[in-house]
Amino acid sequence: MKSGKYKVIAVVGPTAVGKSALAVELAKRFNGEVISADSRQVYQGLTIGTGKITKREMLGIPHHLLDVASPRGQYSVARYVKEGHRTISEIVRRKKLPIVVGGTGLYIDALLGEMQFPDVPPNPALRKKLAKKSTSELFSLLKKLDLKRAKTIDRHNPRRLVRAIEIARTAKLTPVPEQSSVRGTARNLKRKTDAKSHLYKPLYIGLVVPREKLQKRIAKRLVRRIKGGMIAEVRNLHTSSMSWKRLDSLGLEYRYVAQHLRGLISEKEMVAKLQTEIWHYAKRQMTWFRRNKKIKWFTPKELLEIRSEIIHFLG
RNA sequence: GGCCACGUGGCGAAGAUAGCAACGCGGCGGUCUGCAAAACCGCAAUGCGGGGGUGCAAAUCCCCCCGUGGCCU
Repeated sequence: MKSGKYKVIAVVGPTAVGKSALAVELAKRFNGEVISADSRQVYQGLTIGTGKITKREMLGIPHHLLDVASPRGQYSVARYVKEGHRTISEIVRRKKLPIVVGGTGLYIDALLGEMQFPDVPPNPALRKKLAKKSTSELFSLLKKLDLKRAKTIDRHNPRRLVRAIEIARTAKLTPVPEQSSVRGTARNLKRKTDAKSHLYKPLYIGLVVPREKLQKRIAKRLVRRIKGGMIAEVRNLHTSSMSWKRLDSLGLEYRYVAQHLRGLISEKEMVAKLQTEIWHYAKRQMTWFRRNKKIKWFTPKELLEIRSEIIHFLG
């Protein structure tokens, strides 16, 4: 098959809705393999805190892109896309159905061609230097380098500013022909996106449950994780040379359990904080997914509807 | 019973010398060009315990009442 519009199922939705279980279910039914799309589950050793699916729960279905990186290094969307493409083509070669499942909307969109990034790798030295600057300093620096980008960027967000400067600087250093210019205007990006999106033909299945219910699920899951040894997991990570700073940057359970271990908050405060933070996270996820109009939404109970949607999709 | 302190949006908490009621949390919405469980932005808020008084003007000053906390007999 030359151009190959590989059919791919994507299961999306907020944390704790039951995506993993559904994915396994669908994989069994449709002869599929699962590709995780989770920016934290890619790391080895982040297991209980990330709610990584267990061997048992996999029910024999192969799962990919879990535990593929050391938590001491920094993973990235770019790397995810690369590994994701490779994984999908392997699955297709095995005549199986690729099922992408996860809550990291950015990873999913990037992998399935909804968005595309300029080919500028991170520059740690530059980032370290820029980290010392204030937000407004970063913004005026960007204005000098790339006025166009400066006009659309969120000028308060240091992380974005640093990356934009990184891109603009590289573009300056290695001038490229206008067409393939890396300082992507919205138009440039759009064009690339269109080209990429022909790689796959995705069917987006979105999972939702009512607010209250999701909050309850989050609370219950949190208790389960604590009983399951989450605190010890974080303690061990720190003892085996993961800095508090690094744990903090991983967010949620790793951030707040670490704060508890450092004695900054009590266990009670930790649980309360996590509950609201995880809820906030779930809301952010929904905000992200809402933008993708291709997603067809279901509740976890509507398994039959989901199946027939897929049957129809697979033709 | 007496004395003192306090009573500001759902919660916490600023508001010397009276002049459009900060801020934090929570709530809701949103952004997204290689850290995305991250980083960032916006919105709303039946709110100055109640009643009088003095001021052009009172959350801010005076009086009374109610409530809460503390101390005293």
